[in-house]
Amino acid sequence: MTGAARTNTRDIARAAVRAELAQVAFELFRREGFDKVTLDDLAAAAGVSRSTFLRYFGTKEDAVLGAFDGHDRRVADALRARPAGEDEWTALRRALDTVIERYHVDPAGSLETTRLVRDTPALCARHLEKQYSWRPALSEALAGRAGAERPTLAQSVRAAAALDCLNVALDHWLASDGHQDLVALLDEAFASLAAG
Amino acid sequence: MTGAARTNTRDIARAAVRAELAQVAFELFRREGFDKVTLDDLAAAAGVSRSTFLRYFGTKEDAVLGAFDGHDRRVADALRARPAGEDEWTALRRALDTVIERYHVDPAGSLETTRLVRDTPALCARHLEKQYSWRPALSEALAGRAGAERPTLAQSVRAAAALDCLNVALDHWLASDGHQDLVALLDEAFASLAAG
DNA sequence: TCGTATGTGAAACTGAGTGTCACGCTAACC
DNA sequence: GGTTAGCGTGACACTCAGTTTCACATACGA
Repeated sequence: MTGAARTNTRDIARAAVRAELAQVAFELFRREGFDKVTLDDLAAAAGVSRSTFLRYFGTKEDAVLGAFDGHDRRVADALRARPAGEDEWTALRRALDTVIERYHVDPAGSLETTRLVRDTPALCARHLEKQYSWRPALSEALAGRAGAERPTLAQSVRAAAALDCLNVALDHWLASDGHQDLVALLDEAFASLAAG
Repeated sequence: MTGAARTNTRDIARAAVRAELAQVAFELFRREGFDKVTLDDLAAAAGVSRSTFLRYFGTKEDAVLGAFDGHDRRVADALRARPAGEDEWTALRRALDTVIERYHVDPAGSLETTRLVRDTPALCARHLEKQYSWRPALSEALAGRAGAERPTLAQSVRAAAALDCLNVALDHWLASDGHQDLVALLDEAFASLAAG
């Protein structure tokens, strides 16, 4: 088991370095603007080589958006954990609490990150792309709940719409500088599409 | 008025060249794969310089996605043209007929383009980004219909959801190799979110 | 006929991302 | 204890997208 344990400590160390690099990058991006900062700047600021930086984050955008990795799995798991009788729209709404949690834990940091992403076209696009890749996992989780193999068209639509609700709610939350209640906004968004 | 007329003929010529370049690019992309083809390849194939190619299309992706330019304005206009009493969800559904039209006019070409876009991550991402930028226009058109200045949260959500319906319907249409009826798929998608 | 607009080509430049190789450290093995 | 294998890192060269600049050429208006 020493092998496994060793690997584990290495992974923990890697995660720590990754978090550190992300932190440094975020500060720099906020101060100078995402586009003004080059990979060389990031590497220099973090005290590593460009190569190393790119090994931790495949792209510049991922230094910011890496925080969202795994959200799809978490939400899909939450979805599967919902009671079987619950209608899909409600189950989706509840599953998104998993994501919202992050905004409760660190509202200020989340606000800044969200603002940086929305204000930077490149980041916004990448985030969109990443979120788009969540949809299959969500639709399939819905299908699984229903005991089906493949998601129906309706399930795919609902999964996509749920993510839109999240985005629109976040937009409004951001526009209010975090003053409005994100949960209330998300509830309102979900209510505006009265899906079965 | 000669000045205006001259400008007009120039614009027409430009549009023709643009269409020609797009055609050449599309063939090359389909044959070799989007990522294998460089800007130099495109320029050489089209018989122009790299500079010129990039003057017609700001990016490589736009050589394919430029066809979708202006869709937001067209759909928003269609939305505003719907009867005032019509509920928003129905109006959105009808406004999307503007987009669907293209798929009726040239089903085979549309199928190939759609497939190329879906199969190429870079194109898919760009398309997503472009479509995302349509949302404000759609929400504002909804707001305008309601006599309001700014769109409500519900209107933003509906606009986004409508585009998702389009995307999901297109996905299923593509998966069926164009055999299923796109209009029926879109209707089904809209029906699965029974919004007011 | 003489500018002047505009479209094009050539070329240099920046910056992101990839691939390769060599070095150094640490941990297992003899 | 010395050796070796594996892994993280840095250095470097490379490809390619996209920007910018400049020169030329053509065509149109004064």
